[in-house]
Amino acid sequence: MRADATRNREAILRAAEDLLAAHGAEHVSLDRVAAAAGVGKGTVFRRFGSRTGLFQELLAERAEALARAVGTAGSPLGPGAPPRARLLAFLDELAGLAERNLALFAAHERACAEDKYADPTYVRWHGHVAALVGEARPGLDASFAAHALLGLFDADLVGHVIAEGGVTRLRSSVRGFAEALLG
Amino acid sequence: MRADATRNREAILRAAEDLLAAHGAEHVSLDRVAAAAGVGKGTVFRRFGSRTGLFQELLAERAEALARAVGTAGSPLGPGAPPRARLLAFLDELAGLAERNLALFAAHERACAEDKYADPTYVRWHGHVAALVGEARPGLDASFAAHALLGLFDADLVGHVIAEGGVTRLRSSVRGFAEALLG
DNA sequence: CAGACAAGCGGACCGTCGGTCCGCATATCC
DNA sequence: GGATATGCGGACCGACGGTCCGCTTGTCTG
Repeated sequence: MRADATRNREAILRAAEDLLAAHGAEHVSLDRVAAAAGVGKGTVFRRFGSRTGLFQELLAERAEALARAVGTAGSPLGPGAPPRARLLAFLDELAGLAERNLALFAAHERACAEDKYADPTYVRWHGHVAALVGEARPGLDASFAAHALLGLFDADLVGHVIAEGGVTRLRSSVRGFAEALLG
Repeated sequence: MRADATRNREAILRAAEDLLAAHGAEHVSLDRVAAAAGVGKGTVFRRFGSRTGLFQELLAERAEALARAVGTAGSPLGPGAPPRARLLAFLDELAGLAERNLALFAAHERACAEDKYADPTYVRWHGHVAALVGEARPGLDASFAAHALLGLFDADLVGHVIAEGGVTRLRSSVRGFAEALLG
């Protein structure tokens, strides 16, 4: 990749972030992103393929730290921890991530509406959660339960809960729900 | 309302149904609906206000029988039945409804993406489920849990589960999930 | 440093969509 | 049968995601 291409790529990602933060997820069109990045529209599409691709990449970037934490032993998130605690810790992290990136979650959701199960980040999360559910609560349809648990971070729901009680409420509601489910 | 207006209204609803059944939820634009109904586009908007309104109305129509069943005593769905059984029965009905109207659920979801909590049918379902959860499992955030349980009928998830194991799998996964949650 | 070539760029352009508007038609009522 | 409001249709609009192609510019070679 040419140096200017790398620079533009970064500029586009940062512009998308800024627009998401400034206006809602609804008002971030690719024309706007391109303009804000000081770049032609074609460049956005060449780099990211589509609106979907852009937001997938952005989410992947924001989810990277979590993915690393999940992979490294030592924390309650990492391998070695008991499945139930590991799952609860993961969901708690996800709650934080969703709160900090609410607009991005919303935009990502909209963009991936067709075939959300094709999103790499979602797939990774789902695999992780399903595996832990399978260990922590055998007998359940683990894949189904994992989709349901990830559904807790639907942007509308998160926004609604946060509007009423902030992240604290979200975290405790999620935890309460998961604990009830896991028995 | 004038007689022709009533007729057109019905024609539009039926045309929307047919198109949903024939092509996926994705390919049902209001132009198409209008054309299929043998009606001008303006008429669709005068009757239903917006795409959202049309699909809300269609869903309300399909959900009417369920609403009636919930309101009348005698069945496991109706008042008087023990909350836990009542909730499980309601979710089971919802699974059937979702399966029979998958395309409609998908279209409705898309159309109500902004502010899904404003949809009258969703609000009614949520109130019902939250009340039952509150009775059957005190201590949970009932409103949150109700949103989560209704999230089980996300069109993508339903479609995914049904593709693998039909309605049977959906029903049993939903039931298993709800039973685990309620303890 | 020069020249050649690929890689990248930008923005005009396209089809589609949800939604609006207004001049015309027609059901309804007296 | 005439008056009136209710309803109708479809041309029109702005915004959007996505494409395309002629021009530019970074990079690599000698």
